[in-house]
Amino acid sequence: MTEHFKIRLPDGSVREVAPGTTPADVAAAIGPGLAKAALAARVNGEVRDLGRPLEGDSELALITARDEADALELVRHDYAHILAEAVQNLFPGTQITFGPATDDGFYYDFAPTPERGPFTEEDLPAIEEEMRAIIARDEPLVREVWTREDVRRLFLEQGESFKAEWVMELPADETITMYRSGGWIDLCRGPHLASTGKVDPQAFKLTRVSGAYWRGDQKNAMLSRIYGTGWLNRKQLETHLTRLEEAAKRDHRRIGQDMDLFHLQAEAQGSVFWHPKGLMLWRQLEAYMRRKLDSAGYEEVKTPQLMDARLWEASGHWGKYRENMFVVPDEVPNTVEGQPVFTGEGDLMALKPMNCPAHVQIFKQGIKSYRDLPLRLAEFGCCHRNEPHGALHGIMRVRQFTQDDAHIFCAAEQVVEEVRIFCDLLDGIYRDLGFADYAIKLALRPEQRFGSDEMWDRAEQELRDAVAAAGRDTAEYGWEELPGEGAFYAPKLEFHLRDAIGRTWQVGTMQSDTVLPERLDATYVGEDGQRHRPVMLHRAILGTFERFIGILIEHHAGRFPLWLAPVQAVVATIVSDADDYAHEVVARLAAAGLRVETDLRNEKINYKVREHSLAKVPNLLVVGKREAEEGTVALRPLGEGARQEVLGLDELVARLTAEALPPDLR
RNA sequence: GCCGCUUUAGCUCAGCCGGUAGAGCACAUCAUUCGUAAUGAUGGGGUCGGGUGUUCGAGUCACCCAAGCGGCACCA
Repeated sequence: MTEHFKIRLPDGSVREVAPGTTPADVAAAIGPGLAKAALAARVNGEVRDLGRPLEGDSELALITARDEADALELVRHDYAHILAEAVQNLFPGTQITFGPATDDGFYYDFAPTPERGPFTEEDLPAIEEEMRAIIARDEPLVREVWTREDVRRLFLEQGESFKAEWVMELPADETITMYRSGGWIDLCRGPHLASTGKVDPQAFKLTRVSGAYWRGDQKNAMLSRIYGTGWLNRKQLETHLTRLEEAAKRDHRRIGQDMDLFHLQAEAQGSVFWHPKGLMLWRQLEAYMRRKLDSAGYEEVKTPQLMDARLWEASGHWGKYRENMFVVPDEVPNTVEGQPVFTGEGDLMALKPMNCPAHVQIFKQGIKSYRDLPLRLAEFGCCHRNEPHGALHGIMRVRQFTQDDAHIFCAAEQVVEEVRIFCDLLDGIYRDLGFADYAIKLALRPEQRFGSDEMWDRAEQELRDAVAAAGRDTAEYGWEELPGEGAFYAPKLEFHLRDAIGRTWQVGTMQSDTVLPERLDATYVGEDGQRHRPVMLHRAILGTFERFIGILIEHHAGRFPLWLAPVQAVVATIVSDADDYAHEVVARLAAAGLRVETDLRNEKINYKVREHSLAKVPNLLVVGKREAEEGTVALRPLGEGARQEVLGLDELVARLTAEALPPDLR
């Protein structure tokens, strides 16, 4: 009697099947509906092809479109495969490399022939068409097990040097699989759907092209990457494309211009010109942060913009970041015939790229006692970094920025408690600012680093302990550890905000550092009368004002909470007879500390409502003949079809001042 | 820094095969005083990102440079 395998299904039932049976066979045995709907199989927890025979007793679950996460991953991987096949059909000689699924689709990296050059967006429609042709042909995707040498030989014959290189580096114990569809073959771990016709030809779109380095290393060749977005059906694709359009409307650069908050220009690339309204937002945010830091026991300082290069050599930044620092000679020119002559010589100074060494200088003034610790020095520190051109992005990634920086100098045994307190402070601030949803990650020691392994062991463990003490090392906070991602002198906690449309932004940080106190020779006198090294905790909550304001703009789509709004209300008249009364209303509100403007223009009220709505003014205060006579105001809050309320002046002032109170003062 | 694309009025954009520039909004002036998302008329405004070249002639073609955008790499 032939040996049968026992297959346990998710409903608990068990089937006996002959060797050679595939998940597709099992699906067909259960019913034609399932056979049709099945995309792949989960066998003992591993996602596999439907057509790959079961190898023994197994737990089997069939994956359908209902298992959305698994299904999307499979479908996107298939789209990438089809993309590669399409490109090679259209552009013979193009080499293939990698093509994974992404969060919203897929990409594939190609090495085009030198004559052809990188792909451009103009190529995309033809490639999409070819992809649809491959889907229409419904070519079976067949898994084959190969030997490493055979794969290498085949790829070398075909001129696929990248794939030939890669296959030799796969782990020795890994089964080497190739997937064949029609006449096309690719080295791929799989799994794939049964055939190219299983994906929806109307549910993907090639979106853009870009360069990408082979294996992510800029020392390697630049490949040509084609991105696509891919979904289970057309409706999902359309929903996604709409979401992208909505996100584009929130773009901080666009809103920044529309709302007259700031601008950027070529003469100061990477530095922001803050307009009055944008700076008002900044001032509110800064005042809020200052109050929070004051009450959390921080002391604010201000340190020099330019410091001698020797200080940066001592700190270690010169060696590692010299090329990203703005360096200026401290030069007194010679005078020749009454004209100054600069030779470019003189002591080198550098614009500070960070505040830490300066704060250490303050710490080092006088002799510090253990009684002075923890010493929390805060600075809204303006720093400059000469970021690569390609890194700049609106006001989110700039060359001049202001951090909400602080350094906590403390004894080693105070670290865990200080970090825990910080976690609570940061939590309250994020909630106040409308970001209740954020994640915490621990970035561990990088390959290139200062300090001993014992120091790193301890510093990493203390950060873990502190987050645990704060009760935030949980799935709710997306807690995870990121090997190799730490700074060169310290491990760091990273705090990632999730915004209104689901994007995440790393803003807050907490780094536990013993390297810099050592290098810059910071000490305090302990209870025992001996000198000790303090630990230096580098921390920021907003990160930088520039980036954080950019995030706020996109999070709120420009409709800021009242306490942050640059203009909190506009008094708009209906007839010019109400002008005097409008001035009276503005005077009352301004006296109460509200930021109010008037609109007395000879325009219809419809026009004014539209204009101030588009300008995202939170409150429109309409006054006509009636209000002027009765001493009232028609309050129209921002919003489509917003209801309006007629209020007396006193009530209006009370209402708006209460609403405009910053969250920490409520 | 690398790959691709883009750069025309304050803003958003049109401008074909090379023949010396156009719209909407905004702005100014005038009329209109009109109760909740655009009142009408008139007018001003551009050495087409910078440079070099090809050409009888360049916004348009070629090359170089710069900035911006989308990625890659980087992010103390």
